[in-house]
This record gives sequence, structure tokens and C-alpha cells, in this order.
Amino acid sequence: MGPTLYMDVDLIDILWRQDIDLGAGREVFDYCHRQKEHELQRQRVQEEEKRQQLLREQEKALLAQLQLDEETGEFVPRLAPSSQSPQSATTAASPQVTQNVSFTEDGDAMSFDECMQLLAETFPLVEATATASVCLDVTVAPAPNSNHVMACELPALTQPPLLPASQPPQRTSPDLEQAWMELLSLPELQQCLNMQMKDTLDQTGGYLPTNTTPEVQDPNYSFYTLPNLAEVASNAAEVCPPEFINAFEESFPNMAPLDHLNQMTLKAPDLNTNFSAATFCDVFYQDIVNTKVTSVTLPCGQGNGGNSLAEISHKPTFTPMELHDLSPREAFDRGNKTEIMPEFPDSDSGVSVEASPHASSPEKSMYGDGSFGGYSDSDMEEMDSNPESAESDYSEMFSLSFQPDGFQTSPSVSAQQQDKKPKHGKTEPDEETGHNDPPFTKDKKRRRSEKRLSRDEQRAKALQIPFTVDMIINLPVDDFNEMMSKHQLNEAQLALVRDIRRRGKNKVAAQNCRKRKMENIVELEYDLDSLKEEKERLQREKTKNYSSLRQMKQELNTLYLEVFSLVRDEEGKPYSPSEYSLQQTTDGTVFLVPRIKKMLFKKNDN
DNA sequence: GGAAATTGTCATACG
DNA sequence: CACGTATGACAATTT
Repeated sequence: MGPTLYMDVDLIDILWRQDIDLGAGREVFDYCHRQKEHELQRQRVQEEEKRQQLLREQEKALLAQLQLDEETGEFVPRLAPSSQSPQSATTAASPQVTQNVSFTEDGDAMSFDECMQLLAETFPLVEATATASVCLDVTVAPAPNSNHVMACELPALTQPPLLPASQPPQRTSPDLEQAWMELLSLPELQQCLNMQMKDTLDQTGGYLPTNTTPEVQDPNYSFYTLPNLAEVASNAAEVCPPEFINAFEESFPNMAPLDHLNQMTLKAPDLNTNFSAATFCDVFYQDIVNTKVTSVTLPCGQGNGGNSLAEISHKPTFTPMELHDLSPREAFDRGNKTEIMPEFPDSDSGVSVEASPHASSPEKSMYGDGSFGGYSDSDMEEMDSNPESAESDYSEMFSLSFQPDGFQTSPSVSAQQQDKKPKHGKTEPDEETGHNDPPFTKDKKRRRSEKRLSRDEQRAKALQIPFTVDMIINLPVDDFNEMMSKHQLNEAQLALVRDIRRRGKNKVAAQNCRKRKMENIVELEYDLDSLKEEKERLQREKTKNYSSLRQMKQELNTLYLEVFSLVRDEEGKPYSPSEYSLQQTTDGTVFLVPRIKKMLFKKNDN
């Protein structure tokens, strides 16, 4: 059982990651496990001792993460939506705020303060949504090694949630974006990010040795992360946008993913003992509660950070699709009974789990729904619509994350992203704040209008496909194949890419077809009008000609009578019109023909 | 809340 | 045969 359970845990991790990508709050799950074992003991001691130091770094990390979240917006929102409802959201908000505050206090730099404010403004929703996550975070935090994360979380715990929650979510997407960009561009911030990256790496390295990481994940992870790191180092602090993206990817992938993995592995064993499919949720929940109670001091800030990190990490880190493959999940699902669906049953399906988008109870939702919820295409959308805005964030995040991968983005894509960016901040706040259950329709509409990610984009994101949808669809066959050959994709990813390409092509074809159809209709209508006009014109001409003909006949008749009246016989008497008529031959000669004769002639002719 | 309009997909045929 | 396109039919969404 032990090994199998362990495996399950890893699989679960993977699945969770996927779920997270999808919008599910797997982080919660992972964290809970981790927390159970090591969090309380180690975290308390180490964290408390090193709090201050860690706080700085962690906060920095959080900032980085938060930023990522913002831009990508994916994960942060998700957590909230998946996990819960407004209440949770409010709670979550507080943690972030606290983090922000602590950060500023640390006095890293003036810029940081600004950043914090920005974060507070931009993430009100996220934070709110994160409430539920906070609990989770606490539980999660446990991993001793994950000091960074923990530290980050600690601030939040120690400091009561202040501003963010209270502050109404502001939708200053454009402004916020600019601000973010600026912040990112700040050398200090970048340095901090880099620092965190390194720290996380180091820490992760330390952790890994103990239990370590699922083989599968690590490879991929390293695969993606390494490049990023290198880039970061090289870039250090430079320009905002590019670096911004890179930094995020780098920082997050390294930090969150690794930590999670480590924690996961560590905790897995423990869980195994208790873990049963049925009890799975319960266990987590309990663990979380316990951890919270016992280790208030522990860094849990993760509500925000943790979630955000986890989410963020997903993107940046490319979890191996292979792992993804539902098998693990399915097993997991059976056990839990939670509704996790195979995300990619077909290439077509994006994801499937249906979590109840609207979590009923905050806590439970967190554990049950949030963690387990999967998303189908429709589900994905629902998530977005969910209280939180997962969707908006998601889409936004997605766009950002996508590019970061280092893949070229097609111009169109970039343009879309830009468009989306401004909205990110806004969307989240609105939803978070209030969160209306009904929002569903509203959110969807809003999203669409705002241009959220398409289904395929969401799917691609969920599977962490390293190409933009535009690239997948628009690249010529040769280039497409070349691109595909450069990246190792699992079957699910390949299938999805193929489907995306097929659907994308067909979508364009359908659009063209409809456009053509409409053009044809318009043309035909135009032709119809033209023909109607022609008909009327001809009708008028016909009438005119008819009248003209009558007139000519009239004139001809008059002339005929006039000529006939001038004709005289040998005696000088006029011929009777009734007995004679004038006939003209082809050569112009005119003959006076007796009507009787005429009749005779006719008879003869016949 | 429902009808009309859009839009996305799928299935299928064709080049 | 693989691909891409065209298009009717449906379904999901949006207006």
C-alpha cells in the first residue's frame, strides 16, 4: 500500500497541478498534506526564528508571485473561485494585504511599497477569494523546507488582514497595468525576484534530497525552469515587460512548483496512512484546521501567496503532460468521490471536472470543490465566471504565461494579450468584491466582451502547451511540424494541439464561409434590386414603345388615307377605300390593288 | 424569460 | 493518405 499510496500522491499532485491550471485549487490539497507532517513542527521553530529574514524574502517572492498572478491572473482567481464563495474571498484578501504591509515595512524599497499598494488595489478580489485558501495555506505551509513560502505566508498570518479586504476592488486595469510594468521594471524588484528565485532553488534543493520529487515532474520542471533562470540571471534588471514575464515565470516555477513537489512527496507518506479516497477531503480539512489552530504563528500567508504561487507555478512549470494523463486523477477521483473528470478525454475536451463552480460553503468548497474541481470547457468558463474571477485572471494569466514560455507569440496574440492585460485588474476586483452568484451570466458576457481566453486557449493553458494558439493554428504545416518537433509533448498535448489546429482552421473556415455566405446574400440582394430596376425600366420602355407604336400607326394610317385620296382613276374619280387598297412592294413601288383581287391573291398564295 | 443573432464545432465532401 | 477548405447542421452563447 505504501508505495502505491505514495504514487497516488504524486499522481494526485500532478493532477492537482492540472486542476489548478484548470482552475481547481489543488494547491490546497497539496498544502494540506504537507502541512500535516512537517509544517507545524518545523515551520514553527524555524519560521519564528527566522521570520524576519524570511519575511523579506518571502514577501519579495510573494510580490513576484502576486505580480505574476496579476498579469496572468490565472491562479489567484482560481483558488478563490474553486474554493469558494465570498466569505472565503474576504478572508483571503486579508492575508495578501498583510503580506503587502509587511513587505513595505521591511523597507525593501520605496518601490516595493508602491508595489504593495498596487497589489492591494489590483488583487482585492483575489485576496478575498483567497480567504479559504488562507486556511489551506496554513496547512500547506508546514513543510519545513518551504521556508520561503512559509515565511511569505507568515506575515499574512501574523498580521491581520487589513487593507485589501476592506478596500473595494478597484478596476484600474490600465493604470494598474502600467504601474505593474513600472514596478517590474524596477531594479530592486527584479533583484528581489532573482533573490527569491535563488533562495527557492536552494531550498528546494535541500528539500529534494529527503524525499523528493516525483521523477516525472522534476524533469519537466527543470526543463522549463532552467531556461528561465538563465534568462533571469542575464537579464537581472532591465526592462519591464519582457523581464516582467521572465521574472515571473522564473520565480514562480522555481519557487512554487518545487516547494510543492517537495512538500507533496514528503507529506505523501503520512497521508498514506490516513488517506483513503473517501476520507481524503476530510483528512485535508482536519489537517488544515489543526495546523491553523496549532500553528497560527506559522506562515500561512499562502492563502494568497500559496495559492497564487501554486497556480502560478503551474503555468510556468510545465508539469509533464504524461503525468497529467488522467489516470492518476481517475484513481484519485474514485477514491475521493469528488468529481474529477479526465481533463482531456479527447483532444477536444479541455478539461472536465466539474466542480461546483459555486462553492457552497467556504471551507468545504475549499477542500472539496476547490481542490477537486475539474473543469470542462464549459466548466472552465464557469470558473471564470465564478465568484472570483478566476476566469478573468485565468485568461489574463494565461496570456502572460504563454508568452513567457519564450515562444514567439503571433502579433495577433500579443495584441490580444495587451488588450486583456488592462482588464485583468478590473475583472477580478469586481467579481471578488461581491461576487454574486448570479454573476454567471454577467461574468461570461463581460468576459467575452472583454475577450477572455477562448476554450482552446484555456485548454492549451491547462495542458501547458508551450505554443500560442495562434501559432498552433496559423503556422504553415512545415513550420508547425518543426515547432512541434522541438518540444516533447505527451499524447494529450499532441492531441489537443491537433484539435486546436483543426478547430482553429475550421473556425476560420466557418467564419469565412459565413462571411462568404453573407456576401453572396448581399450580392444576390443587390442583383435582385438591379433586376427589379431593370424590369421596371423595361416595363416603362415597353409602355413607351407601345404608345410610340400606336402613334406611328396613327400617323401611318393618316398618311395612307391622304395618299389614297390622291389616287384617281382614268376618269379622274377617286377609288373607293373599301374596294381598293394601296400595296407597296419591297422595291418601293406602290400598287393599287382591288380588295377582291387581293383576296384572290391571298387565296392563290395559300 | 424568450426569441433572434452569433459563434464554435462537428461531420462530411471535395480538391 | 494527410491536409486544408467549404458548408450544412447543431449547440452553446450572446444580444
